[in-house]
Amino acid sequence: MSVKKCPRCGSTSLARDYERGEVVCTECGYVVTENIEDLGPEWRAFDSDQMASRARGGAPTKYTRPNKGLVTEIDQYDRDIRGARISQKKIAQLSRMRKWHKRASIATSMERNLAIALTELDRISSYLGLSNETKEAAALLYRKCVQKELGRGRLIESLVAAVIYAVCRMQHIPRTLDEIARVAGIEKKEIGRAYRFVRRELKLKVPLTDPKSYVPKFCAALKLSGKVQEKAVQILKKAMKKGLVSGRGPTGVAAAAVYIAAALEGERKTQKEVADVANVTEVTIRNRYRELKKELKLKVEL
DNA sequence: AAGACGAAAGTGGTTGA
DNA sequence: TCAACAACTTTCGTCTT
Repeated sequence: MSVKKCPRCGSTSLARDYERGEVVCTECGYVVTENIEDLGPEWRAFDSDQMASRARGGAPTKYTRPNKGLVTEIDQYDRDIRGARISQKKIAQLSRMRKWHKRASIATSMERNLAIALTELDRISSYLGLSNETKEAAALLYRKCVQKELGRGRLIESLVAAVIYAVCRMQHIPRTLDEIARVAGIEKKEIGRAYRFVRRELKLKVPLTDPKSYVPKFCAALKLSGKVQEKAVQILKKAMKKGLVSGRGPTGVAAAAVYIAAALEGERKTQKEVADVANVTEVTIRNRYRELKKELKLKVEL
């Protein structure tokens, strides 16, 4: 797939322009290949630890805003440069030109927007270890947003992040706003705002985050057995029936359940260990743990 | 010495007037 | 837009293993 020589002038000095996805001959300017394929990482990761240790790459490419705020427009005073009236024929022509000029600009700026957005989406998805399926769903949702002209006056990146967050929640993929904010390089607050906006405008029905979906993630991070995992889910099911889940942070509830389950199965972890992987404090775990213990009458021997 | 526990004060976000 | 509010965090002192 890689081209060594320029097919037009035969020169071997080819330069890659990653920002535009082109390989260009520096002698004659011939574009040798367009759309360099992103082959993805050349390594494979078999679990999230490896993912974390092998993933690399510099700072995200920051694209400037499309068209840098410069737009051309054909004014609507049907006069010539001296201010004299012009013929009906010319007026009609100008009107058509205006129309098409506008359409063409919109079309290309949308394309550019999408190109940037999809690149960003790709980057964030791979950092979050999302499946292709999830990524596709996010891309589709993003297109809908663009069609509805959401995201005006908003950073493309925030909209992308918001869309990813929404899709993760809809597919029960445990990713917190914090995680996404970190890899996207956007403030949590900003993403949250964009997310709520998108959800409202598109009337998305996003289920409440189920603490159960965090259990496998936490157990894996703590290297706990499947038994613990089952137990934790079991605890959470009971907890939900007792209404101990609503209003509380799902990660905190899940963390407490995992903590209890581990203790019950004799694979005890300290509160701190669990707290760290769940990104909550020990205090929160204790509070949830206390509630769970009381309401479910669990006896946890220490 | 380390972990567990809980009280009290502080913080950021949501909600309802 | 502002104030009340709940959840969560930080900090710190005490108890248990």
